[in-house]
Amino acid sequence: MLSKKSQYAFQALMYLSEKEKDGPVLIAEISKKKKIPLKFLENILLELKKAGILESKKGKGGGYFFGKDPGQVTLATVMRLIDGPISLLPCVSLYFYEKCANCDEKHCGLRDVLIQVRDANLKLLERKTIADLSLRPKTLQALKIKG
Amino acid sequence: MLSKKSQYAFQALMYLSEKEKDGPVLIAEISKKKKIPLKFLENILLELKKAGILESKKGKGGGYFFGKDPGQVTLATVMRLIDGPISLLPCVSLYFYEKCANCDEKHCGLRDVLIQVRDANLKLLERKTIADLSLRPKTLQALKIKG
DNA sequence: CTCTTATGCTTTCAAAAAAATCCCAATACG
DNA sequence: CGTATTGGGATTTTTTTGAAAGCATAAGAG
Repeated sequence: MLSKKSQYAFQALMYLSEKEKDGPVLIAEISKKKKIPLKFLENILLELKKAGILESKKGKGGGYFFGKDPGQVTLATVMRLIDGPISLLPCVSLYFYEKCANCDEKHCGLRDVLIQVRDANLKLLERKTIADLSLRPKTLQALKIKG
Repeated sequence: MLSKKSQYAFQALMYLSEKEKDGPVLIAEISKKKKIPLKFLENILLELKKAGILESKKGKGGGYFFGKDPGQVTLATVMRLIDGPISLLPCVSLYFYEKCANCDEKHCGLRDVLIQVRDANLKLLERKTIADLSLRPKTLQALKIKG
C-alpha cells in the first residue's frame, strides 16, 4: 500500500500540474484545497524539490512550481522517492536490491513470481506520468464524443 | 512491500508443500530449517489454519499439514490474509474497499491508474499457487531437456 | 489415568515506521 | 525595515510490525 505521504505527494503534484500556468502556488493553498496537514506537506514538497521535480521561490509572489515537465515525471519516480521500493521484496528490487536472508535466489520460486509482479507494475508505473493523471482517458473520450 | 510475516508464511507454506507426503510437520522443524522465530511462526501457522489453508494435529506424531490442495491456495489469498490489501490504495481495493477521504472517485486520474496496477497484480497473484512456487518453470525446463 | 508431546490463545514488550507538530532561520520583495 | 513565504531540523505522537512469554488445551502412549 502507498503511504499517506505519497498519496499527499500525488495530490499535490496533480494540483500543481493543473495550476501550472498560473505561476507559483502557495503551500498553504495546496494544503487547504487538498486537505493535507500543512507542515507535513512542506516536508513532502521539499523532498520533491530536492529530487528536481519541483522548484520553489521564496518571498512575495513565491510558492512551488514544476522543475521539470509533468509529462516527464513518472509515477514510479515519485513512489520510489517517497515510499522506496516498488517491488514486493528487496531481493527483486532494481533500485533497492538486497540479498535475501535465507533463500537461494537461483532456486526460489517465490522470487520468480515476484519478478513478474515487479515487471507488470513497472510497465504501468514507468509509463504513466503526473500529466496523465490530469488528462484522463474518460475526459478525453468525453471530448472526442462531444467534438 | 511484503511484511516479514508474509515472507515467513510463504517460506513455511513452501516447506510444508515439499514435505506434504511425509505427514504432519512440527512447527519447531520449520522454524529451524527456515530460520523463522518459533513463537512468531506459531502465530502465523495458526492464522493460516483458521483460514482453512492448513490443519494441525496435537500430541505425538502431530504437527501442521495442508487443509487444502497447495495447488488451490493462491498467493493473493495468503497475502490478503497476512498483509491485507494488495491494491495500492483502499479506494481501489476489491476486498478492503474504503472511500477516499478527499477525492471524487469519478474524476480521479490516480485511481484509474491504480486500478490498472491492481488488475495487473491480481492477474498474476490470483493464478499462481503455493504449488507453483515449488514446481518452478526452470526446474520443469530442466526436466524436459533431460527427459 | 497420567506423562509426554504438540498446538491454542492471550497478552505483553520492544523497535521501527508513519504522521503530525513546533520552532526559528533564510530569503525575497516592496 | 517589515511582511510574506519557504528551509530544515528537532520533536512528539500514533500506528504498525516483529518477537517473546506463559499458561491452556488436546491427543496419543503406555
